[in-house]
Amino acid sequence: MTAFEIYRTLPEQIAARLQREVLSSKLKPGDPLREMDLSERFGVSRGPIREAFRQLTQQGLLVLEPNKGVRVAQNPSVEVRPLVVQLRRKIETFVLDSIFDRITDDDLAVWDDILADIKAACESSDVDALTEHDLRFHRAIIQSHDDKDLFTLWQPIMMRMLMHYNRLDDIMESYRKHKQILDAIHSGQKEEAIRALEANIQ
Amino acid sequence: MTAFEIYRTLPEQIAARLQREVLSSKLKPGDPLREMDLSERFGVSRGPIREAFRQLTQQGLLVLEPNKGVRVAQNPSVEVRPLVVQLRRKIETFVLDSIFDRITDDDLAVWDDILADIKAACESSDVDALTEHDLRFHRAIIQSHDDKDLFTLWQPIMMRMLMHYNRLDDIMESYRKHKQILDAIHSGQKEEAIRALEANIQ
DNA sequence: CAAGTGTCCATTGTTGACAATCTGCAATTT
DNA sequence: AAATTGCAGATTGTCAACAATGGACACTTG
Repeated sequence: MTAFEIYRTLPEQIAARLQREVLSSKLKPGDPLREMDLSERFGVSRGPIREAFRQLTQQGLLVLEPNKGVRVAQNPSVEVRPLVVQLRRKIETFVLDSIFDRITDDDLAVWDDILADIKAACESSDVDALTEHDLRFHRAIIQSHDDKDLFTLWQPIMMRMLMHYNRLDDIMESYRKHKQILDAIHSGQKEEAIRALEANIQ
Repeated sequence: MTAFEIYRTLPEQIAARLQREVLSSKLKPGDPLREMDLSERFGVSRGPIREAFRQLTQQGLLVLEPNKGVRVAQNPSVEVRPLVVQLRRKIETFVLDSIFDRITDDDLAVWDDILADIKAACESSDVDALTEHDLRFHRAIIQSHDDKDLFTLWQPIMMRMLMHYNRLDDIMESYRKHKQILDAIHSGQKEEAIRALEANIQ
């Protein structure tokens, strides 16, 4: 493993690496992942690899078949896609509405920082970086809710959406939409913030 | 392991047993589960136990803390409970609406059988059996959709609801409500079936 | 006495060896 | 030739031993 020791456990580090590769389509739907390949690549035994697989399966990025190993999950079908969008909207707007009056300056500072990263990614047309910081942005909001269990409900839904994040006509639009959310929060406009958040999720 | 060999793998059998104990409140929120205790109890090594923990964590019944093991998850807070209800309604009504015109006689036969089990559980006031067959009923509907991925999205939400299934004033009401759903489906009344399904989820 | 430090023990994390299972292909049978 | 069986290799499943971690408690230290 290299220098990025932000994650505590070995499996978390491995899962984070693999998550990036799935979300950046370096690993494509249907691709099989072999335990031994990865254990050699990361220099660990198969145990931590299996644990990483478990985490990614929970997120919905991998699919496990007994005695056959894991594969990268298929993109959600066009039929269920609108449902996924609605579910994510419902959770995120619920959270924003719920925490709005308790948002601290520290929260906003963090979110502003992430927005800056989103801006930088948009300006350099770095789609992978945009995906990563988009995820960070919304995760930060979800995790600011007291009920940490909400995150585990939200995560697999979010992942379903990020997996088909290919189509992006105007990449700067992502920055603008996130900025609208934070602007509304900064000025205390709850309804406007929720409206902007809903508009961002599609 | 005893005679119930319906599940293919060892971890699945163990996970099914533990799932029952959590849903029947034999294991209570916050209770720790020790790998070695269970490996002795089931006569296997810790490997399959860990895999069972992974599955139950994915379902939201257990919570994993690194280096500290797993505990039975807390019930959803009163604040998020309405959200969970809405999410489950959205998914299940989506599925029912989506599959309605493709429901086969075989599907209905299975659902009728489960309804009979629900009736029996209600008549004998067996709350644990009711929980089990309630879960079977709704799972059968979800899994009749082509997109099998919907199930993995729905399952953790359903589990959150089943975990605080204690309060049940009139136990026969559960049977009646499920019967209304199937009656409407039998007579081809889509809107009525969806309405009955929504009324059942609360 | 309060705060910090060290040690021990219970528990999880990791590893490598071995067993069980699946897949593809070749040999056999009809 | 088509279907079936048997085998071999690849892959996952299981196990037991060992390492690392965290919590509790006694001990020191100011």
